[in-house]
Amino acid sequence: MDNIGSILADTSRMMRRSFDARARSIGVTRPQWQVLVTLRRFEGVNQGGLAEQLDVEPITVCRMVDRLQEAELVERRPDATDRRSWRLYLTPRAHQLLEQLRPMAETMIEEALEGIDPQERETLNRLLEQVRENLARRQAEAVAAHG
Amino acid sequence: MDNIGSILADTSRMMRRSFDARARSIGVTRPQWQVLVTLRRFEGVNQGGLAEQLDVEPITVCRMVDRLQEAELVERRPDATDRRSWRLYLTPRAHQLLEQLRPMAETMIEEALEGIDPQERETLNRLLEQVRENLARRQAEAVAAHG
DNA sequence: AGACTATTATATGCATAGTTATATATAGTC
DNA sequence: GACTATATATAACTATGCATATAATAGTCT
Repeated sequence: MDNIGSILADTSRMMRRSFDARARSIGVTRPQWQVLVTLRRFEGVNQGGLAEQLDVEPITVCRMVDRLQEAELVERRPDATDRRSWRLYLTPRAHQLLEQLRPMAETMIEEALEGIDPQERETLNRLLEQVRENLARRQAEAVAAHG
Repeated sequence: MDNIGSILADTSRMMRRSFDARARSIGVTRPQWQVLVTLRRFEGVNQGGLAEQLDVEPITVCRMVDRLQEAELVERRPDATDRRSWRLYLTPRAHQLLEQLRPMAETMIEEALEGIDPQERETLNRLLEQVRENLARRQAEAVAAHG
């Protein structure tokens, strides 16, 4: 009945909801969690670089970091060679928090994929990647044309 | 490399982006578009019912309708039997707008699924539905337990 | 080299969209 | 008629965007 666009949107929204609830139980929001996870991989990155990794606008990261700094989860340190730029670091408290969140994410994804065997998971992965690439290509073309 | 959760989130976000751009070119936002499409199916529904259809909180619909009413796309009419309730209707202008948006959605989805044959589309559909049902079941259990 | 210009990194302002918590008015029930 | 439930709305918050400002850096041209 529903088309793939609707089902994809539904499924994704429900997965976000599930993450939302789990993150909140630990005391952060899901987007904050996402920032912390990404920052763990790229500690020392500046706000623009983090924005690119997260695929949001720099201004969004700017204000996320405002709040995370306030919550003592992220630290802004001056860049030694560029006085415009901040270098971002996790606090010890953030590392501790991420340790609590990690098993939650794994459990949630396992629950979401219940009843889907490894081969089907591979297929799902491949098809979603194909869709993602199609959209990325179209977006790149649109930007090249008049962006 | 990426897990299914990330790819699903990525793909869904890119699809939202694509809808965002197309909707904006017509003069509405994607969430507003979603409201109008849903309202076309359920004209006369009240705000709570619309919220349930959209899977958002009633307060979110309340303020969406504020703006859509301001834009003369949605009309609030009093309910003859319940003075707390509003019944929601599309204006002629909204119907006209939806006619413009319909082919955009079809084109976008077709572009997103380029290179995926009908059988694979069926598979993708089925697997996403399975994930959705898994998440829905877990959510229902959580609500039953302490919601 | 110095001055002007362009680019880059961050931030402010204003808007939409979503949440939780709570208030208000109306309906329904015992 | 008092109590409870329901429909909508207000308040305060997070997250996101666009447009724009500010400050610092990089590039260019005489």
